[in-house]
Amino acid sequence: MYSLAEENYLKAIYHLESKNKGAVSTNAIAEAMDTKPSSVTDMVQKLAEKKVLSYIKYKGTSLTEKGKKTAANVIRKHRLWEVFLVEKLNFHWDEVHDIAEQLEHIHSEELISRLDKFLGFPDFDPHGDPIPDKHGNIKPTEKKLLSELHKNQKGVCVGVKESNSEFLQYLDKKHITIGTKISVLGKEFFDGSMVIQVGRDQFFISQKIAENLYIQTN
Amino acid sequence: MYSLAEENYLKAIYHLESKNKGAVSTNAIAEAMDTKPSSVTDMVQKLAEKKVLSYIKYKGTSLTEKGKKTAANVIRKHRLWEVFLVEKLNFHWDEVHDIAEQLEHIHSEELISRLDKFLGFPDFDPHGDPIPDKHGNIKPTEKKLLSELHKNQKGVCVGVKESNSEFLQYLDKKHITIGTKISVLGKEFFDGSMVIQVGRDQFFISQKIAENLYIQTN
DNA sequence: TTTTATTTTTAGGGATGGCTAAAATTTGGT
DNA sequence: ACCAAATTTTAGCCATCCCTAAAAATAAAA
Repeated sequence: MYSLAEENYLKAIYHLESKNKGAVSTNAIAEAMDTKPSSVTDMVQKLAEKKVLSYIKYKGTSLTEKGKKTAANVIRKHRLWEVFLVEKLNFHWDEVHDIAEQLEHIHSEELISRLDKFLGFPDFDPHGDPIPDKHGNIKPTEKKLLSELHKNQKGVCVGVKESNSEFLQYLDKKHITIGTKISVLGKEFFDGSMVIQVGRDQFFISQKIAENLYIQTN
Repeated sequence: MYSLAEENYLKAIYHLESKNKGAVSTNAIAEAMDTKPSSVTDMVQKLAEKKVLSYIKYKGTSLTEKGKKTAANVIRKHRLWEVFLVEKLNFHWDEVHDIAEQLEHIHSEELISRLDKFLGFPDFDPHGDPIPDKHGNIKPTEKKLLSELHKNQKGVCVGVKESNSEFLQYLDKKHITIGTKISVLGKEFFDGSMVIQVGRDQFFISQKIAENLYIQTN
């Protein structure tokens, strides 16, 4: 059983490691956790003793398999609770983070298992981030067409399939460019149309548009 | 904002005070919290400074209005979460206490307000205990007929209305006597019949039985 | 390569919330 | 009223998790 502080460190290190690939620096952890580097050193040494990460003085840390699994489990809980807050309690997707930040530390395997079922075993949280399974595995994601995304999935625009000027002008008008983050808020099975979120704006797009945008879902 | 430890102390003192009426002793708190009297003294002095309880050395403590309201709010959260766990996640009513003990400390007024609505503004938790409203008030309860209880309400048998021997023999067979705790698990509006819990047993009773048992719901 | 800047660790300490042991106070029996 | 027993408080200490200040190691620049 890990303390609240330990879980938060593991989570932060997990995120940093998956973003930058490679050992994570003490300063990077301190910044992410909004704390001081000296505090990080203390905690990292403690966590190394618990075998959830490997730590070499002055060289940074990286999670062990045990640490990754523990961190992924906290993230799983966070994202499942976010789905609950949005889908069941009708919170807006940008209001739920602080509450989920608390709920993610509730200790009960059974609770999460039942919550998962209650929510219909969702694959993505309301921000479009993937929900790890109970073993800490995240479905691998790669470049795909926007039209292939599910509801609640999100990604970054990495290209277009056909690039005629009308299409590019349309993208321009909607402020979609390479690097733009797009979330699928809703999807109509009947015609493949979607409601998407781009920055602060939410709007409807047809299947034709969705089939011509490449998205990196990672 | 109160810490986890502070909230637990307030809750324990609230329960002790409502059971025994009058100032609560240090030892009683220590026993309820499974801690040492010296630790209780420390915390009680801290809470007295925060004006949530009044404390006189060697004489015990009692909650101020502020303290009562804070404690009732924690209890409200605990009981609402219990309803969620039983009604939505299909936990059994005797499995939910430890999880609710954690969930009760999540800080978000908005969350509880929405949870309350999501659950249909329940008046009682799955153990039959009343759920305080957002101002910390609990509906006053008194002696009533078992037939007047709602689903999930509970109470202690304090008497019978008609006492013919067949009825008393029936009660005996079902192990119902003065002081027996009875919970209403289900109620049929059509004929007023109920499913009740008595100790470890759950069984069906007719409206006629329910109309002849006095229950103290407090 | 040597100096300077940055990063990281160590040392020492503070707040919270718990503990044991000993002292103080109250309660109860005679 | 007095002594013994029980209760309660105080004093001093421990673990967790954070901090500042100073020292050590590494990285960058001249």
